[in-house]
Amino acid sequence: MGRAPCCEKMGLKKGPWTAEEDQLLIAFIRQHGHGNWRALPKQAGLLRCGKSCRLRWTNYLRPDIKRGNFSKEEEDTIINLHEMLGNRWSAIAARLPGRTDNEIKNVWHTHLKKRLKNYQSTSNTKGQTVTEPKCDSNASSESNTMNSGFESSEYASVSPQDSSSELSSVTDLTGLPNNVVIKDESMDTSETFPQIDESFWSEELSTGNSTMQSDFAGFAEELQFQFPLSPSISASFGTMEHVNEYNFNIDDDMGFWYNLLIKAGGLPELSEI
DNA sequence: AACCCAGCCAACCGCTTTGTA
DNA sequence: CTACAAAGCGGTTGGCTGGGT
Repeated sequence: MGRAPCCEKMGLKKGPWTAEEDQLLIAFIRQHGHGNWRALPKQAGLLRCGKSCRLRWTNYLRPDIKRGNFSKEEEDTIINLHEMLGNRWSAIAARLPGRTDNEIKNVWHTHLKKRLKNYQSTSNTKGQTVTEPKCDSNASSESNTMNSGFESSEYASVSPQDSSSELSSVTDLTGLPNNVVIKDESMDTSETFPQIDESFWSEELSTGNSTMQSDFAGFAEELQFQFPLSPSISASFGTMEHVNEYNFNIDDDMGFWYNLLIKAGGLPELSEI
């Protein structure tokens, strides 16, 4: 399988983009879209490779990109999502409208990792047991395999073991309510599902923004899990189905919500199935 | 004023995944 | 099913900038 030849072609420009190049790219995409990145530079009159154009567009020129500093809320969201998803920057970026994976990655390495470290060292001095989250380059999806047998799929990187055992140390930071019980890895597989703590839902979801709620509704709809939800909360989402069957062919978003549910103690962990 | 250094971030590199003939 | 091209993605690099000496 040959790799796509890229910028090694003679005569193609590298390095920082000029304003003129930006204008050419913007004008071309506005007029023709970007169906084929490879053909685009030639058609647009740019001496760049398609890859470079795509990167410039997606990371900088796209009209829906939000520039400027990250808000506290955005930073907290990144920390939470990173706890669940690891270094899957595109998956994290998908939940932060207007932010790019590159930008989030940079912010993580330059600010948030440090902030988390500071927080943890503070916690340590208070006698709490704190573990470094998988936040450095070693935390690739390959290394995020679960340690209890569910190792072969996409789930590895969003697994509860990835995060939940460590999450307890950053509970305050992630904003999860203190009464959310992080489940132990060695939970009995025959155990019935614990009752969800209502305060978890009311704080995490019911009072969350509409996107969060609709995401959750979609999750519930697709996953079709058996879920001992209280009638009041069930009504607030409307799409809950109490089906005695799990469907684990679920994507990243599902993984996100799945982890949220695990944190609430509402689902057995994947390894238990 | 000149130099050094650390932090930041845009851009690149190369591997993986996806689409298609 | 296979081979290849194209796109996507995450890790890394290197230039710029601002603060400190």
